[in-house]
Amino acid sequence: MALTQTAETRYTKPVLVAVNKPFDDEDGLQALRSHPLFSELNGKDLQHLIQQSRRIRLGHHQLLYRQDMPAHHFFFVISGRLRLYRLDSSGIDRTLDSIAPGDCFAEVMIYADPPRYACYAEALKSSEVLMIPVKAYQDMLESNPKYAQAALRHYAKRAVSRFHDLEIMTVQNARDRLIRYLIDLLPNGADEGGEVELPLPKCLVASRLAMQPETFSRILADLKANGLVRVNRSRLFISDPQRLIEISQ
Amino acid sequence: MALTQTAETRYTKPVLVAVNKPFDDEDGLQALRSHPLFSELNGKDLQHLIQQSRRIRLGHHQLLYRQDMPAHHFFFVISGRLRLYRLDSSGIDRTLDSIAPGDCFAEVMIYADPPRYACYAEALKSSEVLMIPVKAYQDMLESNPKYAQAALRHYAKRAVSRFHDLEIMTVQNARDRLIRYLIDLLPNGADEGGEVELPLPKCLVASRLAMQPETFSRILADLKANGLVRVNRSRLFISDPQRLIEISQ
DNA sequence: GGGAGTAATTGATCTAACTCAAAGATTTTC
DNA sequence: GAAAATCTTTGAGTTAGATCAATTACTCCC
Repeated sequence: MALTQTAETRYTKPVLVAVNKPFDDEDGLQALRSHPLFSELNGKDLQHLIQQSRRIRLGHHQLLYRQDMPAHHFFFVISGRLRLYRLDSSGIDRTLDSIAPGDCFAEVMIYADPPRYACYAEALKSSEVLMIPVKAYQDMLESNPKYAQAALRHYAKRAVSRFHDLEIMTVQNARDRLIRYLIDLLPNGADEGGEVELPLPKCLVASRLAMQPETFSRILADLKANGLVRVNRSRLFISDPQRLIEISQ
Repeated sequence: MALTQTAETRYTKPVLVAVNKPFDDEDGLQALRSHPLFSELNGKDLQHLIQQSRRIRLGHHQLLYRQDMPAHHFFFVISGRLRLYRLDSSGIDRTLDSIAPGDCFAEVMIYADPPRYACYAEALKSSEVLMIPVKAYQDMLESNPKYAQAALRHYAKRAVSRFHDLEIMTVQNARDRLIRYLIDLLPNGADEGGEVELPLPKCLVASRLAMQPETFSRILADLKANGLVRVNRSRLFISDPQRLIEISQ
């Protein structure tokens, strides 16, 4: 019960408060334009959508929305980092995803019925997001078949990636779950090894992988001791991914 | 390694062999028409799509496709039941989903790039599926914006439901995972209790929930002993879902 | 309907991972 | 930049769930 209270009372700031700063910096716009959900939009439509959207600034640990709240908006991350999580009846906080700049989230709610957020979303550090009205995007999709095609591709990809997440979680032992998670973080084709940055604090990666922080720490210490990873804060160097995969039987 | 061999050698029958029986029975057509991916199609387009599709009959335990095979088709279940699973490097077989008549599967591969099946699909009993060419469906989507809208709704829903599956798997203890799984199987709004049919043999439900069959059996026996469920083969009667949720802290 | 194969249950052990606790390290805040 | 808060690590003890083993119950064939 302790954690429920924490989560429900810690965030006394009102949620969903916009800053009155237009979204017009070239970097941000460029990032938005390169997202599959927006890349096909013509200049006019994109402009129109942005006008109907609001820019939100979030402080460290600030809540953006709550699970079960009506979902009238979806979001694009301009800067910072967020995480999605759920609270179960006993108040245990379960991390489901982390979201980086350039990503969208809650966009699947566009077609949910009734549209309610399936989880909590909070900023992991100070962040800025673009809050896009579901209705506005939906209307635009209907106006142009090409837009719908792009959205389809995006949604299909999202479904595949969730399927893959599920696959990791059907792995029974904690070490192998962690190893698969790390392998997935490695850039594509980095068979010769590479560096990985944990997208969440270690204790939240643990929660994402359905294990305790202590277990996470011990497994990582063990991998380190066996020369399989080198650890520097939240940066991990994986010299031989193939060997890592092999030991995860 | 044992299980890999089993899975790879057990199915000596060639995969993806069609029966030359047209898909024209009224029941089957009706089921297809009521699926969101096809309900918007006009008679002519639906007919055209069916003509390009093939009807496949699968025997008990017969493999439909293998993980990593090029995905040129997706499938609609006419009768029977199938399951999706993956094999990891040590040959452990991990069940990811079960599919009932009226459902589609591998439909997310329509937009995957490259299009490869993400898992194995096998019949759990003798089944019939409609094998639909990805290309044919894709072409049709492009021809009519209304179709794309329907597909979008479907894909978004699928993504939400995978997200929810993932949520169950972040629950750390086996009993609570099983309880949540059962609650999800209950028809919507059956707060007063109801009957649930396990969509998979118990040993495969166990695999889906990342636990051993023995653990599954013991947990169920325990719930039974506490009067929380009554078990009759693969049918479970849940008299008080609320109480079940409460004990799953 | 009887036999082969598979699935489910139950018991006995063993171990991976959880829990509790306490000390360091890191990060955030004022 | 010091204090507060949070995160991480490590140790010791406990337990949930895995593993091994053996019996019983189904299911699907011929």
